[in-house]
Amino acid sequence: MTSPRSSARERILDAYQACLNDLGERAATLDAVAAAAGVSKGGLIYHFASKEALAAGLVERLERLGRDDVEAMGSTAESAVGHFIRSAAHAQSPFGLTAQAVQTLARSGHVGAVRTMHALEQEWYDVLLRATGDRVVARMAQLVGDGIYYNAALAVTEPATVDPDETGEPGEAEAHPALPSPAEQEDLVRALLRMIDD
Amino acid sequence: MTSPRSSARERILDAYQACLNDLGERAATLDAVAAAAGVSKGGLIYHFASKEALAAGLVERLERLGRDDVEAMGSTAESAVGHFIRSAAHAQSPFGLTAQAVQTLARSGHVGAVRTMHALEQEWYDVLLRATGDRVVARMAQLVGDGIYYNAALAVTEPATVDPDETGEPGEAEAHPALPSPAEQEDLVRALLRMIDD
DNA sequence: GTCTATATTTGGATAGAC
DNA sequence: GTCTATCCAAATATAGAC
Repeated sequence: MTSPRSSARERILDAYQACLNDLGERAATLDAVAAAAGVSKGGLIYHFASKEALAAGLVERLERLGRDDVEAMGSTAESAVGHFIRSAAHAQSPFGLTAQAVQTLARSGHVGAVRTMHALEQEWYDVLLRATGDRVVARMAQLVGDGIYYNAALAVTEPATVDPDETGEPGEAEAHPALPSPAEQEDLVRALLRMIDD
Repeated sequence: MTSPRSSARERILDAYQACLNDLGERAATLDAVAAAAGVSKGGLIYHFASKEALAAGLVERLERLGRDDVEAMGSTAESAVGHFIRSAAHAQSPFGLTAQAVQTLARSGHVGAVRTMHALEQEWYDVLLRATGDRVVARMAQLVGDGIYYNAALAVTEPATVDPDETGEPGEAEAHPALPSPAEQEDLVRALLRMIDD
C-alpha cells in the first residue's frame, strides 16, 4: 500500500514468474529474480521475506486470475468449451504465464501450488460438465485443455531449435507445431461440441 | 558391465526417478538419491560422475522405453488411439514413471530432456495421424493423452489429501478423480474413434 | 566398487547503513 | 524502500582409504 498499486511487488512477482517459466524452478534463485526485477537481493527481501513468501504470492495471484478465468467461461456449451480451449492456447496471457509458473512450482513439490492447481482443475470440470451436460465431453475437453497447457510449458522452455543439418528433408512427416493454431483450436472446439449426445 | 546387467546403475536410476516424481527436482539431490538407492554419495558418484550424468542417464532410458511404446501402438486407428490413451493413464508403468520424471527434468530447464520430450510428442503424432488419417482426431488424441500425463504428474505429487472438515457435503459437485478410470478411458477411446470423418 | 572425509560453491536469510 | 556486507546451511564434487 505504498507505491501506486504497490507496483514493486507486482514487478517482482512478474520477474519470479518469468524466471520459473524460462529457466525452471532450480534456476529461479533469489539472485536471479532480483536481477530480473532490477532490484538487489535486499530490496527483494523487503517485499517478500522469504522464498516461500514469493511462491505463496504467486499462488495467490493465480487464485485471483483463476477466478476470473472460470467466470469468463459462461454457462453455455459453446462459451465454456470455446473459452477454455482458447484460453489454454493463449499461453502469453497474464493468466497463462502465471498458470504455467505455478504448474512448475507444483511440479517442484510446493504443496500450496499443488492444491491450487487441483482446485482449479475441479472448477473447470464442474463448469464444463454443467455447460455440456455430458461427462465424456466434459472430461475430454478438460484433458484437451490440460494437454495444451502441457505443450505450452514445453514450448516456452525450448529455445526455438532449428536443427541445421536436417532442414526440409522431403518425404518426412511434417513437423506440427506444439501449440494448435487458432484454426486448429476452432476445429477442436467444433469437434467437441459435435460430440454432445451424438 | 560388471554385475548382472549392471543392476547398481539401474537401481540408482530408479531412485533418481522416484525422487524426481515424489519430491520434485529441487529435492532430488545427490544425498537424497544415494539414500533412496541405499548407497553412499561416493558410491553413487562412482556410477554417475555428475548430476548431469544422472540426468542424461534417465533421458537415455526414456528414449529406449519410448521407442518400445511408439512401436506398441501399431498401425490401426483402434490400436494406436487405444494404446496411447491407456498407456498415458498407466502412470505406474516403467515407461510412465520415467516419462514423468523426464518431464520434471524438462520443466527444470534440462535441454536434453526438452528435446527428447519434443521428439516423443512428434513420433506419437506421426503414428496417430497415419493410423487415423484425420488431423483433428490425431491432434485431439494426442492432447488428451498429454492431458492425462499432466494430471498423472499432479496426482502423484499430492499426498492423497482428504480434507477432514468437508467430507461428504451433500449437494456439492462430486469430486472427479484426476485420472480417468479404465471405463472412462474406453469412453474416451470410443469417442475419438467415432470422430473419424464423422 | 563402495565408503568416509573434505574442499568449493552457491543459495537463502540477517543486520544494519543510507 | 532499497542497498551492501556478512553468516549459515546445503549441495556438488574431489581425494583417497578400504
